[in-house]
Amino acid sequence: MKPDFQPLLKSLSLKTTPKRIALLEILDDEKVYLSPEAIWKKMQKLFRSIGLPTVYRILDELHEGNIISRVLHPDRKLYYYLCRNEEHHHHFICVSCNKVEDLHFCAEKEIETLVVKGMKGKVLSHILQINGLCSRCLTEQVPAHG
Amino acid sequence: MKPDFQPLLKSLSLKTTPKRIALLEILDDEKVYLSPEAIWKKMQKLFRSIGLPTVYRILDELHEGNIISRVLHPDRKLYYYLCRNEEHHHHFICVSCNKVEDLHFCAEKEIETLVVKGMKGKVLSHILQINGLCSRCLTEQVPAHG
DNA sequence: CGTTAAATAGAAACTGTTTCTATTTGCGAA
DNA sequence: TTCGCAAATAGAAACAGTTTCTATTTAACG
Repeated sequence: MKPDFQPLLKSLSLKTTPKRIALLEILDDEKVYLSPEAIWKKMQKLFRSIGLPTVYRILDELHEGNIISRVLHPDRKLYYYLCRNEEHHHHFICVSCNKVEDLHFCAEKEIETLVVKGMKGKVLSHILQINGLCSRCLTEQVPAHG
Repeated sequence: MKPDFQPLLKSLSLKTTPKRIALLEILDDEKVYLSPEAIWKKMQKLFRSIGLPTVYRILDELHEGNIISRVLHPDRKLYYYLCRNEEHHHHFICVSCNKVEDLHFCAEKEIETLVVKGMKGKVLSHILQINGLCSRCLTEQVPAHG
Protein backbone atom coordinates (compact mmCIF):
# COMPACT_ATOMS: atom_id res chain seq x y z
CA MET A 1 0.00 0.00 0.00
CA LYS A 2 2.20 2.81 -1.19
CA PRO A 3 0.63 6.23 -0.80
CA ASP A 4 0.68 8.56 -3.77
CA PHE A 5 3.32 11.13 -2.92
CA GLN A 6 2.97 13.10 -6.15
CA PRO A 7 0.32 15.55 -4.93
CA LEU A 8 2.30 16.02 -1.73
CA LEU A 9 5.38 17.07 -3.67
CA LYS A 10 3.32 19.21 -5.97
CA SER A 11 1.85 21.07 -3.02
CA LEU A 12 5.40 22.05 -2.08
CA SER A 13 6.28 23.05 -5.64
CA LEU A 14 8.79 20.24 -5.81
CA LYS A 15 9.16 18.26 -8.99
CA THR A 16 8.12 14.64 -8.85
CA THR A 17 11.46 12.96 -9.38
CA PRO A 18 12.05 9.22 -8.99
CA LYS A 19 14.51 9.90 -6.22
CA ARG A 20 12.13 11.96 -4.15
CA ILE A 21 9.45 9.32 -4.53
CA ALA A 22 11.88 6.54 -3.66
CA LEU A 23 13.09 8.37 -0.58
CA LEU A 24 9.55 8.91 0.62
CA GLU A 25 8.73 5.25 0.01
CA ILE A 26 11.80 4.16 1.94
CA LEU A 27 10.74 6.28 4.91
CA ASP A 28 7.16 5.08 4.53
CA ASP A 29 8.26 1.45 4.69
CA GLU A 30 10.28 2.00 7.84
CA LYS A 31 8.80 2.35 11.23
CA VAL A 32 12.19 3.43 12.54
CA TYR A 33 14.07 6.62 12.05
CA LEU A 34 16.92 6.52 9.59
CA SER A 35 20.16 8.39 9.24
CA PRO A 36 20.88 10.16 5.95
CA GLU A 37 23.58 7.61 5.31
CA ALA A 38 21.24 4.66 5.89
CA ILE A 39 18.75 6.22 3.51
CA TRP A 40 21.53 6.77 1.00
CA LYS A 41 22.51 3.10 1.16
CA LYS A 42 18.93 2.04 0.51
CA MET A 43 18.74 4.53 -2.37
CA GLN A 44 21.91 3.11 -3.89
CA LYS A 45 20.15 -0.20 -4.35
CA LEU A 46 17.59 1.56 -6.53
CA PHE A 47 19.83 4.01 -8.39
CA ARG A 48 23.27 3.01 -9.49
CA SER A 49 24.47 6.56 -9.13
CA ILE A 50 23.16 8.75 -6.37
CA GLY A 51 25.12 11.20 -4.31
CA LEU A 52 24.83 11.66 -0.57
CA PRO A 53 24.29 15.41 -1.07
CA THR A 54 21.14 14.58 -3.02
CA VAL A 55 19.81 12.66 -0.05
CA TYR A 56 20.60 15.53 2.28
CA ARG A 57 18.95 18.02 -0.03
CA ILE A 58 15.77 15.99 -0.41
CA LEU A 59 15.60 15.45 3.34
CA ASP A 60 15.98 19.18 3.92
CA GLU A 61 13.26 20.03 1.41
CA LEU A 62 10.83 17.51 2.84
CA HIS A 63 11.58 18.54 6.39
CA GLU A 64 11.17 22.16 5.41
CA GLY A 65 7.79 21.27 3.97
CA ASN A 66 6.76 19.46 7.16
CA ILE A 67 6.42 16.16 5.36
CA ILE A 68 9.07 14.40 7.38
CA SER A 69 10.17 14.78 10.97
CA ARG A 70 13.61 14.64 12.37
CA VAL A 71 15.09 13.60 15.61
CA LEU A 72 18.19 15.04 17.20
CA HIS A 73 19.69 11.87 18.57
CA PRO A 74 21.94 11.83 21.64
CA ASP A 75 24.73 10.80 19.25
CA ARG A 76 24.40 14.29 17.75
CA LYS A 77 23.32 13.01 14.36
CA LEU A 78 20.06 13.82 12.68
CA TYR A 79 17.62 11.05 11.91
CA TYR A 80 14.55 11.31 9.78
CA TYR A 81 11.23 9.60 9.58
CA LEU A 82 7.86 10.03 8.01
CA CYS A 83 5.40 11.31 10.52
CA ARG A 84 1.75 10.84 9.73
CA ASN A 85 0.36 12.57 12.78
CA GLU A 86 -0.89 16.05 12.15
CA GLU A 87 -1.44 17.01 15.76
CA HIS A 88 1.23 18.13 18.13
CA HIS A 89 2.86 15.19 19.86
CA HIS A 90 6.21 13.90 21.06
CA HIS A 91 8.46 10.96 20.44
CA PHE A 92 9.47 7.83 22.16
CA ILE A 93 12.67 6.50 20.68
CA CYS A 94 13.81 2.96 21.23
CA VAL A 95 17.55 3.16 21.73
CA SER A 96 17.90 -0.50 20.83
CA CYS A 97 16.01 -0.84 17.54
CA ASN A 98 15.57 2.85 16.65
CA LYS A 99 11.82 2.56 16.40
CA VAL A 100 9.93 5.79 16.89
CA GLU A 101 6.53 5.85 18.53
CA ASP A 102 4.38 8.93 18.76
CA LEU A 103 3.33 9.91 22.24
CA HIS A 104 0.09 11.77 22.41
CA PHE A 105 1.01 13.61 25.49
CA CYS A 106 2.22 17.09 25.96
CA ALA A 107 3.00 19.20 28.97
CA GLU A 108 2.38 22.35 26.99
CA LYS A 109 0.07 24.00 29.49
CA GLU A 110 2.25 23.36 32.51
CA ILE A 111 5.28 24.67 30.65
CA GLU A 112 3.42 27.72 29.42
CA THR A 113 2.30 28.54 32.94
CA LEU A 114 5.76 28.08 34.41
CA VAL A 115 7.51 30.18 31.81
CA VAL A 116 4.93 32.95 31.43
CA LYS A 117 3.82 33.33 35.03
CA GLY A 118 6.94 32.11 36.77
CA MET A 119 9.64 33.66 34.59
CA LYS A 120 7.73 36.32 32.67
CA GLY A 121 9.18 34.79 29.54
CA LYS A 122 7.80 33.39 26.32
CA VAL A 123 7.80 29.86 24.96
CA LEU A 124 8.80 29.55 21.32
CA SER A 125 9.16 25.80 21.04
CA HIS A 126 9.74 22.79 23.13
CA ILE A 127 11.23 19.38 22.65
CA LEU A 128 10.21 16.37 24.63
CA GLN A 129 12.03 13.24 23.72
CA ILE A 130 11.90 9.99 25.59
CA ASN A 131 14.65 7.47 25.11
CA GLY A 132 13.93 3.96 26.19
CA LEU A 133 13.23 0.42 25.18
CA CYS A 134 10.14 -0.59 23.26
CA SER A 135 8.13 -3.59 24.40
CA ARG A 136 9.77 -5.91 21.94
CA CYS A 137 13.36 -4.96 22.80
CA LEU A 138 12.47 -5.05 26.47
CA THR A 139 11.20 -8.62 26.37
CA GLU A 140 13.95 -9.76 24.05
CA GLN A 141 16.59 -8.40 26.44
CA VAL A 142 18.44 -6.82 23.57
CA PRO A 143 21.29 -4.82 25.02
CA ALA A 144 20.72 -1.10 24.52
CA HIS A 145 23.26 1.03 22.78
CA GLY A 146 23.98 4.67 23.65
CA MET B 1 32.85 34.58 45.47
CA LYS B 2 34.68 31.84 43.66
CA PRO B 3 33.88 28.38 44.95
CA ASP B 4 36.79 26.08 45.71
CA PHE B 5 36.81 23.58 42.89
CA GLN B 6 39.81 21.63 44.13
CA PRO B 7 37.90 19.07 46.24
CA LEU B 8 35.44 18.64 43.40
CA LEU B 9 38.22 17.70 41.02
CA LYS B 10 39.86 15.50 43.61
CA SER B 11 36.62 13.59 44.10
CA LEU B 12 36.77 12.71 40.42
CA SER B 13 40.46 11.74 40.61
CA LEU B 14 41.32 14.62 38.33
CA LYS B 15 44.44 16.63 38.97
CA THR B 16 43.94 20.21 39.98
CA THR B 17 45.40 22.00 37.01
CA PRO B 18 45.16 25.76 36.40
CA LYS B 19 43.23 25.12 33.21
CA ARG B 20 40.58 22.97 34.83
CA ILE B 21 40.13 25.55 37.57
CA ALA B 22 39.96 28.37 35.04
CA LEU B 23 37.41 26.55 32.93
CA LEU B 24 35.22 25.92 35.94
CA GLU B 25 35.50 29.55 36.98
CA ILE B 26 34.55 30.70 33.51
CA LEU B 27 31.45 28.53 33.60
CA ASP B 28 30.71 29.63 37.14
CA ASP B 29 30.84 33.28 36.11
CA GLU B 30 28.44 32.76 33.23
CA LYS B 31 24.76 32.36 33.63
CA VAL B 32 24.52 31.33 29.99
CA TYR B 33 25.59 28.21 28.25
CA LEU B 34 28.80 28.41 26.29
CA SER B 35 30.13 26.60 23.27
CA PRO B 36 33.50 24.88 23.51
CA GLU B 37 34.88 27.51 21.18
CA ALA B 38 33.58 30.39 23.29
CA ILE B 39 35.15 28.80 26.35
CA TRP B 40 38.38 28.35 24.43
CA LYS B 41 38.45 32.04 23.53
CA LYS B 42 38.00 33.01 27.15
CA MET B 43 40.71 30.56 28.14
CA GLN B 44 43.10 32.07 25.59
CA LYS B 45 42.97 35.34 27.49
CA LEU B 46 44.32 33.53 30.53
CA PHE B 47 46.78 31.14 28.88
CA ARG B 48 48.83 32.25 25.93
CA SER B 49 48.91 28.71 24.65
CA ILE B 50 45.92 26.47 25.02
CA GLY B 51 44.56 24.06 22.50
CA LEU B 52 40.93 23.56 21.63
CA PRO B 53 41.31 19.80 22.22
CA THR B 54 42.24 20.57 25.82
CA VAL B 55 38.97 22.43 26.25
CA TYR B 56 37.03 19.55 24.75
CA ARG B 57 38.78 17.05 26.97
CA ILE B 58 38.19 19.01 30.16
CA LEU B 59 34.54 19.50 29.23
CA ASP B 60 34.15 15.79 28.62
CA GLU B 61 35.75 14.89 31.93
CA LEU B 62 33.63 17.32 33.89
CA HIS B 63 30.49 16.29 32.09
CA GLU B 64 31.36 12.66 32.71
CA GLY B 65 31.72 13.48 36.39
CA ASN B 66 28.34 15.22 36.47
CA ILE B 67 29.90 18.55 37.39
CA ILE B 68 28.73 20.35 34.29
CA SER B 69 25.63 19.97 32.15
CA ARG B 70 25.33 20.16 28.46
CA VAL B 71 22.65 21.18 26.06
CA LEU B 72 22.14 19.79 22.61
CA HIS B 73 21.19 22.95 20.80
CA PRO B 74 18.94 22.96 17.73
CA ASP B 75 22.04 24.12 15.83
CA ARG B 76 23.46 20.65 16.57
CA LYS B 77 26.32 21.98 18.62
CA LEU B 78 26.95 21.12 22.23
CA TYR B 79 26.88 23.85 24.83
CA TYR B 80 28.01 23.55 28.40
CA TYR B 81 27.18 25.16 31.65
CA LEU B 82 27.69 24.68 35.34
CA CYS B 83 24.60 23.27 36.90
CA ARG B 84 24.23 23.66 40.64
CA ASN B 85 20.94 21.86 40.98
CA GLU B 86 21.22 18.36 42.28
CA GLU B 87 17.62 17.39 41.67
CA HIS B 88 16.16 16.34 38.41
CA HIS B 89 14.95 19.29 36.42
CA HIS B 90 14.79 20.68 32.91
CA HIS B 91 16.00 23.68 31.01
CA PHE B 92 14.59 26.81 29.60
CA ILE B 93 16.93 28.25 27.03
CA CYS B 94 16.67 31.81 25.85
CA VAL B 95 17.30 31.71 22.13
CA SER B 96 18.22 35.38 22.17
CA CYS B 97 20.79 35.68 24.95
CA ASN B 98 21.55 31.98 25.54
CA LYS B 99 20.71 32.18 29.20
CA VAL B 100 19.70 28.91 30.78
CA GLU B 101 17.13 28.73 33.53
CA ASP B 102 16.33 25.62 35.45
CA LEU B 103 12.70 24.57 35.35
CA HIS B 104 11.61 22.64 38.37
CA PHE B 105 8.99 20.78 36.53
CA CYS B 106 8.97 17.32 35.17
CA ALA B 107 6.36 15.20 33.49
CA GLU B 108 8.15 12.07 34.62
CA LYS B 109 5.12 10.33 36.06
CA GLU B 110 2.88 10.95 33.07
CA ILE B 111 5.61 9.76 30.72
CA GLU B 112 6.30 6.68 32.82
CA THR B 113 2.62 5.77 32.82
CA LEU B 114 2.27 6.28 29.08
CA VAL B 115 5.33 4.25 28.18
CA VAL B 116 4.97 1.45 30.72
CA LYS B 117 1.21 0.98 30.69
CA GLY B 118 0.47 2.22 27.21
CA MET B 119 3.39 0.78 25.27
CA LYS B 120 4.74 -1.88 27.64
CA GLY B 121 8.12 -0.27 27.21
CA LYS B 122 10.74 1.18 29.52
CA VAL B 123 11.95 4.73 29.97
CA LEU B 124 15.72 5.13 30.12
CA SER B 125 15.98 8.89 29.90
CA HIS B 126 14.06 11.88 28.74
CA ILE B 127 14.87 15.31 27.50
CA LEU B 128 12.61 18.27 27.94
CA GLN B 129 13.97 21.45 26.55
CA ILE B 130 12.09 24.66 26.19
CA ASN B 131 13.30 27.26 23.78
CA GLY B 132 11.98 30.75 24.22
CA LEU B 133 12.67 34.28 25.27
CA CYS B 134 13.57 35.21 28.82
CA SER B 135 11.82 38.14 30.48
CA ARG B 136 14.63 40.53 29.70
CA CYS B 137 14.90 39.70 26.01
CA LEU B 138 11.13 39.72 25.75
CA THR B 139 10.77 43.26 27.10
CA GLU B 140 13.80 44.51 25.20
CA GLN B 141 12.33 43.20 21.96
CA VAL B 142 15.65 41.72 21.00
CA PRO B 143 15.15 39.78 17.80
CA ALA B 144 15.53 36.06 18.39
CA HIS B 145 17.99 34.05 16.43
CA GLY B 146 17.41 30.44 15.33
C1' DC C 1 9.22 17.71 -29.41
C1' DG C 2 11.66 21.98 -27.40
C1' DT C 3 12.59 25.00 -23.87
C1' DT C 4 13.75 26.24 -19.37
C1' DA C 5 14.20 26.15 -14.70
C1' DA C 6 14.80 22.67 -11.31
C1' DA C 7 17.36 18.62 -9.89
C1' DT C 8 21.44 15.92 -9.65
C1' DA C 9 26.45 13.86 -9.60
C1' DG C 10 30.73 14.19 -8.08
C1' DA C 11 34.30 16.66 -6.21
C1' DA C 12 35.70 19.52 -2.84
C1' DA C 13 35.18 22.44 1.07
C1' DC C 14 33.65 23.23 5.76
C1' DT C 15 32.92 22.70 10.75
C1' DG C 16 32.75 20.70 15.06
C1' DT C 17 35.09 17.18 17.33
C1' DT C 18 38.52 13.49 18.24
C1' DT C 19 42.90 11.16 17.94
C1' DC C 20 47.87 10.90 18.10
C1' DT C 21 52.53 11.74 19.83
C1' DA C 22 55.97 14.23 21.98
C1' DT C 23 56.50 17.28 25.79
C1' DT C 24 55.24 19.26 30.17
C1' DT C 25 53.33 19.24 34.77
C1' DG C 26 50.91 17.97 39.19
C1' DC C 27 51.52 15.45 43.12
C1' DG C 28 52.57 11.45 46.13
C1' DA C 29 56.64 9.27 47.87
C1' DA C 30 61.24 9.54 49.54
C1' DT D 1 62.31 19.83 49.24
C1' DT D 2 63.39 17.02 45.42
C1' DC D 3 62.35 12.95 42.51
C1' DG D 4 59.83 10.03 39.49
C1' DC D 5 55.99 8.82 37.15
C1' DA D 6 51.46 8.89 35.66
C1' DA D 7 48.38 12.36 34.15
C1' DA D 8 47.72 16.45 31.41
C1' DT D 9 48.68 19.26 27.51
C1' DA D 10 50.06 21.45 22.77
C1' DG D 11 49.94 21.17 18.22
C1' DA D 12 49.24 18.76 14.22
C1' DA D 13 46.51 15.87 11.88
C1' DA D 14 42.64 12.99 11.18
C1' DC D 15 37.70 12.29 11.18
C1' DA D 16 32.67 12.39 10.37
C1' DG D 17 28.68 14.53 9.19
C1' DT D 18 27.09 18.01 6.36
C1' DT D 19 27.16 21.71 2.87
C1' DT D 20 28.69 24.14 -1.22
C1' DC D 21 29.97 24.47 -6.03
C1' DT D 22 29.75 23.68 -11.04
C1' DA D 23 28.77 21.20 -14.97
C1' DT D 24 25.37 18.02 -16.62
C1' DT D 25 20.84 15.91 -16.74
C1' DT D 26 15.89 15.84 -16.34
C1' DA D 27 10.84 16.99 -15.25
C1' DA D 28 7.21 19.80 -16.55
C1' DC D 29 4.95 22.93 -19.36
C1' DG D 30 3.62 24.61 -23.69
